[in-house]
Amino acid sequence: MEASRADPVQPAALSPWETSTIELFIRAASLIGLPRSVGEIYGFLFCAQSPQTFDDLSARLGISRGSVSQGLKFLRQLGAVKVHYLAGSRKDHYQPELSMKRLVHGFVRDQFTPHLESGGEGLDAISVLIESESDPEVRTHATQRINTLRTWQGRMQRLMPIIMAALGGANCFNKPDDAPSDIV
Amino acid sequence: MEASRADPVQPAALSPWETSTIELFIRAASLIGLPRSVGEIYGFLFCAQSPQTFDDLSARLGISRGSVSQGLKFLRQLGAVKVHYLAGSRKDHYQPELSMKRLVHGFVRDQFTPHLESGGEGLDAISVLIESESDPEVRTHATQRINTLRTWQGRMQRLMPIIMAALGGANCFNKPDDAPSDIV
DNA sequence: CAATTTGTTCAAAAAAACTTGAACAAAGGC
DNA sequence: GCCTTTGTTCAAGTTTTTTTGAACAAATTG
Repeated sequence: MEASRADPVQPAALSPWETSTIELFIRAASLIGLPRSVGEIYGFLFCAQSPQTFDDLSARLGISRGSVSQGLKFLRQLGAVKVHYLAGSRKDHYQPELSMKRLVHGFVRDQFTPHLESGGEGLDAISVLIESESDPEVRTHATQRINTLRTWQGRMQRLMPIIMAALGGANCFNKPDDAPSDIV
Repeated sequence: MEASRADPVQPAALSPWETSTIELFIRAASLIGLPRSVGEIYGFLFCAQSPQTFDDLSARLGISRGSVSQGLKFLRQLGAVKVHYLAGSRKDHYQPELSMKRLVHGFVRDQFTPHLESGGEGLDAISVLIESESDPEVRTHATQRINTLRTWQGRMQRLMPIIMAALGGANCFNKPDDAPSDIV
């Protein structure tokens, strides 16, 4: 009886701190070139006290099921959300990854490393093109420039492990006073 | 005479290695969220053997004067191009910054640090909102989450100097074998 | 096995980002 | 002062990205 009146909709509004936190994640997402919906989804899961379903996400955030599906797909691939299999339920329940190191690692692995590596092949291809320059002065100059790019590429590749180490558990880069918080 | 036929246009095509190198910079630009035109402009200057003018950029790349103006403005702000004042010429001549460290520093300074800092204020604002949550369990949980974000923020801020150090001149992170190339 | 629940896909609509070019300012040269 | 050269600005047009929602597949239930 009640059901026919109040059940169908009204997704229960987000509380102010949740709204602000989600906004923060939306900005962070756009900063690293991810769509708003991805920021919203991760932000909502980050705020939630318990694993949330697909429908929770669509209803409470007010975004389409299509966006939720795509956003979750992306976040799962990155390792930024994990599926929590709950006993008596057919629905999937989603939880946020809270370890910054794992989040960064997934992002770097999926969004940077591939480009860095294909970039190396690109440089080889350009070196070949330079061979067939007629003017030797041009060849010399071009070769210098490509060597610069190779240096840059090598530094980037060496940088990634350093970043991961700096985010890792106890190590020489982390101030030891790691604050009261979730684990991370 | 000749002038009236061949002078006005025909911007002298880019050589194959230049085209490929510029494409590489276009991809790199979009990877870090910058528009194509910015990648083209920096890429062209990177390839050039001598400082280039505003008009060279517009003509050889075939992009509008508006795009060149905006792109150069952005790149100058970042410190990615430098103006080279040439004796007898009213035109500005542009050169690329070739030091990776300076390039990264400018980018981080302009595109990241401001967001990181405003993020800190954002967290303070959220903490205030959490105060006015009625349920104490929710308050506890929310506070934990915000503490997690503070930890993340602190790590990011400590990461930046580490990255700069890793790119710097001689130091414990750089393999010493820095390859024959432009200085960088 | 028909009906329901759960989630994915993808073409079309909407929104955001980028580029263009014409109007405008600034600074020199004549 | 007037004309030219050099570069900037910004509204309008174009392109790219993101979101939507309806059609579809897969799995489960009764």
